[in-house]
Amino acid sequence: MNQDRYSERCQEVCVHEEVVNSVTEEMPEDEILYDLAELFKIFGDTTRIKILYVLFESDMCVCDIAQLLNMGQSAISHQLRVLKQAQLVKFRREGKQVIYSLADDHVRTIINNGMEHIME
Amino acid sequence: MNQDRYSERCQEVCVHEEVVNSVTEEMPEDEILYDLAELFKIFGDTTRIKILYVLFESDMCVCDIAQLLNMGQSAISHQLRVLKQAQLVKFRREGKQVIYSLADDHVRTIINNGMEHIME
DNA sequence: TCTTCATATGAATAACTGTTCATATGTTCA
DNA sequence: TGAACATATGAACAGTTATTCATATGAAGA
Repeated sequence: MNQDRYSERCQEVCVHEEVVNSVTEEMPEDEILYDLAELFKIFGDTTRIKILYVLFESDMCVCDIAQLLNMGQSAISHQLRVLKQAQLVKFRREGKQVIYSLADDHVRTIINNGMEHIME
Repeated sequence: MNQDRYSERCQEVCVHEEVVNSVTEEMPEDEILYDLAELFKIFGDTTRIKILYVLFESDMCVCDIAQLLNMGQSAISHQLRVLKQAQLVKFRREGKQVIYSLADDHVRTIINNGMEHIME
């Protein structure tokens, strides 16, 4: 990953050194860019997007989500865990059921922005 | 995929039928949700996020991007193709080089929103 | 036209991811 | 406490994806 790839690089004719240097300075930390990709990765799955969309409308138990999406309970539960770990959803227990809901409004914002791009 | 999973569903005690029905009506088309996930999937990779971030700062040729990210030219080229197909970047030819740039400002908006969520 | 260089592309491989199946956990109610 | 039910979890499998290697394409200059 961190090996020097000098041999693969193009000649100095191509490399605009000043530009490369100044852009390098402006780049956020690798770790931040990694986290950012991880976040978007979570939105990058149809099932998870659907779950989030469902939760836009109403808090809901695992079972209802599974029925609504016509998928197995286990699949939904696994994905809810992913969403939970990313702090995109939260949950509360109500008797035997676990009710999930959106963690905050960033989720809405992010999804709506994506929607705009698609709809243009 | 579309098989009936009735047997896996929970009892009527759990299924809040009115809620499920009303949410179902509000859901966007499957195809739209699919496209949305596809869009986010593209942002869900560190290399592509880095490329986009680089292009925030300056239009740049493939070779410069590769050097900046310390990666092989081929890897960058492959990812640029993905970004191009998603209409997130565009390109122009300048002599032997191909200069890439951001396609529009939605890219910035989407990434910035993601950044906000991470930074909170 | 021939060479050089920047980029693109196809195939192969390794790593990752989502769903399913089987089963465990934890709550409610009799 | 035991039965019934909603949810969680681990392992396995199938499908997907990013990178690399080798090579092709296409532009520029001699």
